[in-house]
Amino acid sequence: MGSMTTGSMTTGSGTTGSGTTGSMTTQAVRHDSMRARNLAVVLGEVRRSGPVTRAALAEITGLTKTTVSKMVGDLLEAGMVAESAAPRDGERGRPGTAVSLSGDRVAALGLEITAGHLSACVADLTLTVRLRCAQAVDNRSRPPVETMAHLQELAHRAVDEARTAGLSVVGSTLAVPGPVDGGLLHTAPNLGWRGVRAGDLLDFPVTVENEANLAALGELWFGGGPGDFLHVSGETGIGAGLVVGGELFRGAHGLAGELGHVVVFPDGPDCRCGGRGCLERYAGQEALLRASGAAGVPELTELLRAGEADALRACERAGRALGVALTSAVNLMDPGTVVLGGIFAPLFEWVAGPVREAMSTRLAGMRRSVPELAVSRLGGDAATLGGAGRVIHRVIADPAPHLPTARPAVP
Amino acid sequence: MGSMTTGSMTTGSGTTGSGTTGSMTTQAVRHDSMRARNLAVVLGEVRRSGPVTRAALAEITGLTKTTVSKMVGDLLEAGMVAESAAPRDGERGRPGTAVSLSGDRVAALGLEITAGHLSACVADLTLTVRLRCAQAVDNRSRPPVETMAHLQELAHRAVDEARTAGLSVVGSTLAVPGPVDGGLLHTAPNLGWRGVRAGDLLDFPVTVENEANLAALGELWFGGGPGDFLHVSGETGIGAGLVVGGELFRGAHGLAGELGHVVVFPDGPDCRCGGRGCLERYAGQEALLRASGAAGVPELTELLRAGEADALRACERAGRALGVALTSAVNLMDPGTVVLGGIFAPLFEWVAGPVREAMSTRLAGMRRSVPELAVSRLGGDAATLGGAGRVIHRVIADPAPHLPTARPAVP
DNA sequence: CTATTTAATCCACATTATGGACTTAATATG
DNA sequence: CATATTAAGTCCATAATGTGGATTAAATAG
Repeated sequence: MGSMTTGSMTTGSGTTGSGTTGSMTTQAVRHDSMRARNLAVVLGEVRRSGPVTRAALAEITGLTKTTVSKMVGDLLEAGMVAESAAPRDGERGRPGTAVSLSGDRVAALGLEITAGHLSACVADLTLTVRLRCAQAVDNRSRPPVETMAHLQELAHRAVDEARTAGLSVVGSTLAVPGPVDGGLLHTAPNLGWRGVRAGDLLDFPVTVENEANLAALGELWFGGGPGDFLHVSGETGIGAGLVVGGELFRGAHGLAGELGHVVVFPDGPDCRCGGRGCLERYAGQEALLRASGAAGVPELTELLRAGEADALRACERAGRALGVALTSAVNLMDPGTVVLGGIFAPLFEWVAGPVREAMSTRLAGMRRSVPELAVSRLGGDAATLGGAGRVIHRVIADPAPHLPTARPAVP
Repeated sequence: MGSMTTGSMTTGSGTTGSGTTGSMTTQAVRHDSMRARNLAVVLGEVRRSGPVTRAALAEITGLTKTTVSKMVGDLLEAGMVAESAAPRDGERGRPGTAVSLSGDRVAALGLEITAGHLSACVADLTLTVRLRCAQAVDNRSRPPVETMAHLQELAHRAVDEARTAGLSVVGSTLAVPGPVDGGLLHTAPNLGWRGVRAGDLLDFPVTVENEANLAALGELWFGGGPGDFLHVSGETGIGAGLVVGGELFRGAHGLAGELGHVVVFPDGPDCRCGGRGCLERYAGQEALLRASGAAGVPELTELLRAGEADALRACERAGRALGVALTSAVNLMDPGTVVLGGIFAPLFEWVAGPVREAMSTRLAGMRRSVPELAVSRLGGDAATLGGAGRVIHRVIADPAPHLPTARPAVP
């Protein structure tokens, strides 16, 4: 049984809660942090510009060739970049050796718990998915400890397998179906969990984050879309993750994006949240299935394809409600694009019309352009991928601690 | 006639549009930027910790006393901090000389255009308002050029006066009643303006920004409230500015916070935005006055105090609608507090009840705590103050360019 | 008056980036 | 084929900045 002690992912509890972007005192800069920052600049540019020569990197970053060379040397040693043949066509002068991100060493683990599944994936530094596994289990019927133990086993297997491929898993993220603040899963109705510190139930460090938020990040990094969008990811509940300028917006307590309880009809039917007429009552999975008479989303799409009137009407109604809620969301958060994921991805064909209709009539007067409406290209893996991607992105944003020469964190 | 050439606020056009927080390539760090950053750290700590000795600064920031001393020396020379008697009570050892922010040199200009007023204010580095002036003018009846010429005159007078007080105005911000993206005022219904680059019509550099956003920042810096809140600032329209972790959230195009067009009743009355049942139709100034029969907000408050049934009903209705819209806003953006400003400040007493009622019944089920509801303590000056504060905050966040030894920006 | 304590400054040193010289490896040209 | 040209990458002396410990300064305690 492999312990997760590869790389800097040491055994131990420690839930790193992704807190608010508080106005923390900007830390003083010393020589080593200057170096760390420039390393990040170089590595970030390598990622952005594909295979680049050291000379080009110097040009782009404004650093000198000397500095860049030293950094690239360190990054090579750390296995984070690799040299490749320089792509050149008949230019004069000494050819440069290009460097690009290497997926051969650093990797990250993404985990997810949903009502019916446990899943894990491992992505390398190039954001290539190296491993994916999922198990169908009914997590509703068992206590958190049991589910987490099961997940831990799955995670260890994934890490072991990654290691046999030469990969070093440097961190992990767990996606859970509910609002998370400071590592605490406040409530997960689908699981029947309440106030669980899921991270503390694992024997390796993990960041716990809301599934909707991670799905949005997955869409950002693996969906190849734009850098500004609102990602709607509904299953039983309806969540949304907002990405602006490549950054996730979490709000004051990390609870932002509760699209499912945006008010659509103030006097509508009661909702489990205590309110009335929330979006979830019109476009949530339960509402959709009940109105259409289908047992699950796959059956619903079948009915839709067959032209079943009830199913079509249900989607039409859900789409209209979603359009109204999204109108409010766009007015408040101003996303560049709206991406429909979760159960709305397979239903896109049938809900997109009413959503677009509602949004364009209601928004056109106030803004130059109504946000585009797009489908998520990622399946149910969006959140798992986002979780792994989050770790990778942190490494790229601050590679220094992962260098072979890194100080052993002695305070 | 004084030209605005004090400090680094040189004559010239150049509208610095406050663009998106794009994923710009993080710039490389050199020795000088390391120094600049540490200067900011020291100055920021001086602001945060009131009068502090150099020794204490070293302790807090983690820099050495040597470094701190050098920095403080430079900041003293620049007139950004001042020495004061060390507050001590019977401790042993050599007493330190405390330094604190000095309001004697650096200042900023805040400007605002509303339908009925032009106003300006000057704040110093300690965020003390040194000057305030406003003129009642009907800006609806004249073209942008004329209004801007008038504003420019007002601004020059303010800067001159500041200079006679020994202040050097280092920047300015203009608040306008409409969405701004990249310096372009897209539309200002209250002024009858459309697609105006207001900054280009002034002979000094200015940043143009939405009134609601600046009002929120004014509340943040001058209202003494928390660092996470949604500030509602309605007049004719209803806008909102979200501050999270001391930072303004602007969305992808800077259009976030259009609370006025959040949908309250999807099938409600038509709105000028093209939609139906927008909040503005229930809680906008026009709707309130029409429903209550008052001619203006002052008269409305009188009627309310007198217990007029129509007026009370109008506020009740507006409050309920506002509560519904804010419920959606809280679900989506997760602010820590909701602050009511604009016309809702004088009406707070009458709208707060229904707003709280709606929010608490609708939100309690999903979150541990419902955001607090508070009144803005700032009057109509919030936006002007926020504008000046914005400039001051930039100076404190990066004081290096304002040092006497600053490089003359030769690229 | 002396010891103690803390603040602020001074000075030698470590770290990091710079800039120009140098080396290397390719193409162009005669 | 030999040589010039061009560009990539490395080397080395230098500059900028922060560090850490020693030193000086200014107060209280006994």
